[in-house]
Amino acid sequence: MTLPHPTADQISLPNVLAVLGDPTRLAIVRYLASKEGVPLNCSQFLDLGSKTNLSYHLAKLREAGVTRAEVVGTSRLITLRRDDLDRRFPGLLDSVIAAAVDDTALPVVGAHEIKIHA
Amino acid sequence: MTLPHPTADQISLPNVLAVLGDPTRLAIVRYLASKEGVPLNCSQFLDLGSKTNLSYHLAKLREAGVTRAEVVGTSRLITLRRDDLDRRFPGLLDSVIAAAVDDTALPVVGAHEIKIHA
DNA sequence: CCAATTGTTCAATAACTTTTGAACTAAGGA
DNA sequence: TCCTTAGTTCAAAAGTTATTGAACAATTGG
Repeated sequence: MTLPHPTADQISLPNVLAVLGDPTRLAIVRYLASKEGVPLNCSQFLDLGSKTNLSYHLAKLREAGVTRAEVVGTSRLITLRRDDLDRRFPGLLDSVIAAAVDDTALPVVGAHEIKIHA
Repeated sequence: MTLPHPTADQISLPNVLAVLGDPTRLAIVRYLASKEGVPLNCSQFLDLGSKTNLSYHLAKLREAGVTRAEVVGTSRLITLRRDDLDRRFPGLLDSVIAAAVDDTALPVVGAHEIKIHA
């Protein structure tokens, strides 16, 4: 079982921008970028919305070619398609992520974590 | 008479991305970038849609902080807000424009121009 | 096998966006 | 002043996107 992904050359600029132009999805991408290398599953994003709603937003990101989802057991391991995005749109992902990191208006993944402070 | 523009710090990343995530508006931005320095008025974009429709798209771009419109007589002189965008989101506009330049699927301003070829 | 976990699909609804045409305003030139 | 040019506003229609809950499917652990 694999999920449908566009090929690198099917990734469309307006579509990528439109898909990133949503606070929930931008928060997902920002979190993926902050954990780059670590594949995350959908439940890690539950702070951002209901299970159903995340399924919807994660499908949008995948169908636009922003993320890759690998099926492993009952989980989907989600990663950024940095390689393909950098090839198609050099510098775009980095500048979006850098701007998103500074965006205090975006929802936060892990907002309920226990903070340990010195 | 002046038109409402957001201040630089009111420009929102998701909103800018959403507004750029439309082929007509991306074509407008691409054309503005290709003529940077030269202020253009709305009628120069009539290839991309009806007068009313352009008024709508140009208002979206202005309200998102992507463009600036200066009222001069009955015209609005439209320019990219490159200074503010570069300050708020370094590298973003350049990477979007570079990608848009390569995007053959976008509509073209001046598609009906007479081409002189050697 | 049974139950729990992980995530999808479906249909409904609500909310927004795009596009259109007709009517309008405001400035500039004859 | 009257006409033209440049662009806006408004309301309607069409289309799209986001959110929800209930039902479903597939895998894993006991």
